[in-house]
Amino acid sequence: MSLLLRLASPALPISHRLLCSSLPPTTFLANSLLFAASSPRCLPSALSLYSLLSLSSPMSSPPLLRPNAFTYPLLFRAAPPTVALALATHSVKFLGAHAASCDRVLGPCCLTIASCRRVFDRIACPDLPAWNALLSAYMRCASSAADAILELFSRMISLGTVRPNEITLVAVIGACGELGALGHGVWAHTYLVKRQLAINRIVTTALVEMYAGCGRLDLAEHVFATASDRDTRCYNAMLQGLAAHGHGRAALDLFDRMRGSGVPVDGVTILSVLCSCAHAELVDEGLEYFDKMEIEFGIEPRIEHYGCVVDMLSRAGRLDDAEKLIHEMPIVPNAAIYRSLIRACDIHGNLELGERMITELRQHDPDDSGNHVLIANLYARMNRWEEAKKTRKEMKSMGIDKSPGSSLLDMNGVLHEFLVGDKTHPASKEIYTMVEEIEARLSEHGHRSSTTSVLFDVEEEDKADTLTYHSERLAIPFALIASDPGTPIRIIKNLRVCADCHESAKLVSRVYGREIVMRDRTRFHHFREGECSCGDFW
DNA sequence: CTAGGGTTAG
Repeated sequence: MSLLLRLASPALPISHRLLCSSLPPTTFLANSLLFAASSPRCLPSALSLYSLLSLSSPMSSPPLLRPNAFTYPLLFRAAPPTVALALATHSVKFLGAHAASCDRVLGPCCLTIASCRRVFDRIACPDLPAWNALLSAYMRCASSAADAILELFSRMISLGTVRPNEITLVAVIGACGELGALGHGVWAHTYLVKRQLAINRIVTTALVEMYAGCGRLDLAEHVFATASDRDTRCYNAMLQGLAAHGHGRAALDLFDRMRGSGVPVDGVTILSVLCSCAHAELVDEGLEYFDKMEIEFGIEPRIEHYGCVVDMLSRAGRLDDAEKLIHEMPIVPNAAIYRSLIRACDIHGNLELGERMITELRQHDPDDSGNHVLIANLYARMNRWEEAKKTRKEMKSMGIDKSPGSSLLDMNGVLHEFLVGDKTHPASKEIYTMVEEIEARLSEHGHRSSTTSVLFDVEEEDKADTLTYHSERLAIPFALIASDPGTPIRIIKNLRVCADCHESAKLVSRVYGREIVMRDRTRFHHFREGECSCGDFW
């Protein structure tokens, strides 16, 4: 059939009708038609076919036709650059995370962000929508593309051919939030106000997310409180911000106000509420919302909701309840659920349960580097050194590598990046001198580095050294040297903070009288006067 | 005279 259609290009309207009438139509069939239509003269036909594809999915249920990895290359054959760019951004939207693997299969013709960029670069004088389409495509990119967005934006400004609007700024603000680049974010906010660009609820959401992501929950709340109108996603962003900062009570209050305001509650809302409860140890409240979410809000619990509740129970030490939920839940548990329970088994010292969960996790996700570290740490905790060593060897032989830890430091709008054991910073020498001074002063206050959390990240002989050189142990000294006394230190980490660095940051905040705001992979830590806002519960 | 935009646990 498909071959027939390829031959049928002169009779395109007929085959088009065939697609509409054939039961059931398939994407494969539609792609075959597109192939016929995608010679340059047939762009209108190709586009109408595409709209048929994209309109019938994924909103309609059941989705009949969904563009797939083969749809877009066919369209590109016919499209001029500006149309191709719009289509390319569509392809990123539809194919999402799959785009990267598609590019490998299909060759460098389209689909990934790289192909959007190639299409964009073919446009001689990009107009505003073209810039916006490209920036938005970067924003949706699975792999972090925040610096690319900021770089493109600064090129756009310096070229001066088009003026950014609020849609452009949404992409820029999103990038600032991801990087934790408070300085740039404030600049973008000021730009919006100065140019009198519309601050609608989409912009509001972006600003709330950016400020929360940069550790300025106060500014996020201010933007949220002064916004003229808010929808579900505005509320969700604010709730998520409160959750990440451990403000569980405030999140529950906001949730109550949301219900009072008539703005609809969705699955993401409930997820944020559950996450708030998990981070603030509000277990009873969390369980109550979880139990009634279906009856009271009409939202069926999904895997994320179960994951959040398992995490909440596990952190709180109710390991048996967490295990019970895993066994009773009507959905197949995923690797993340086992991981949060295993991490809790390590913390709460339930090694027997932890080992059982390791068996489950191994079946689910044998390749993930995080799993191996988790497993090795648990074995180390059990003093089962042979198994721990074996796990580490397995990692090596499988070529699995941990992603290197990094810390970003925002100082007066300038970003400084530090990696583990980094020696590339211009002020490296001063930093390492400071590292030693801090160690000395902390040990006067009774701090002694424990090596448990890094045991299996490094070879035995480097253990004590590497501890000192975790990326935040370089960023903090640099901030102490280079920023004004009394100003808060803001750090964005790519991984979770280890117990020892957490302890050390608490002491630095007291000994040096500095507030430290640290965003880690999962949440925020506000260190002040020797205490952390997470209450050592993370 | 449009295009182009926001939330999601571990």
